[in-house]
Amino acid sequence: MSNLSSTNSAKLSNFEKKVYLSLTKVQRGKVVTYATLAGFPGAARAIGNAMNKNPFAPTLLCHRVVKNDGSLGGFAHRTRRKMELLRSGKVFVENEKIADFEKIKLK
DNA sequence: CTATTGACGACAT
DNA sequence: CATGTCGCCAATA
Repeated sequence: MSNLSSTNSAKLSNFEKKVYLSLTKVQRGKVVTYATLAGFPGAARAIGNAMNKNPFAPTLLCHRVVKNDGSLGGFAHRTRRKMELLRSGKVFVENEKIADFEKIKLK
């Protein structure tokens, strides 16, 4: 890998690489769903695993990944934190859901 | 190679 | 609209 984290030895699978790479394309103020990030339907769960292992902790913005229904989903460090991070990126959360989800999510 | 698991999704109740 | 069930995929034991 070239662009991703430098503090990584990378023994990542093709799938993982693709996911992390796509994640770097998520602009500030936008979010993406697990399913969409996967690139094909059904792999949403696998994405969660990828994020959970997440080798590039702060480097890779894993907090911009949310569920398809607009809820935050899970997070390795607590959902509160995730919301804070999102708010910092101009992504606001209301009632446990992403505000204007349909407008800011990437397809 | 099989079984288990998990930051999910769609559908039925 | 809230919960429950079953199905998906990839990684790990």
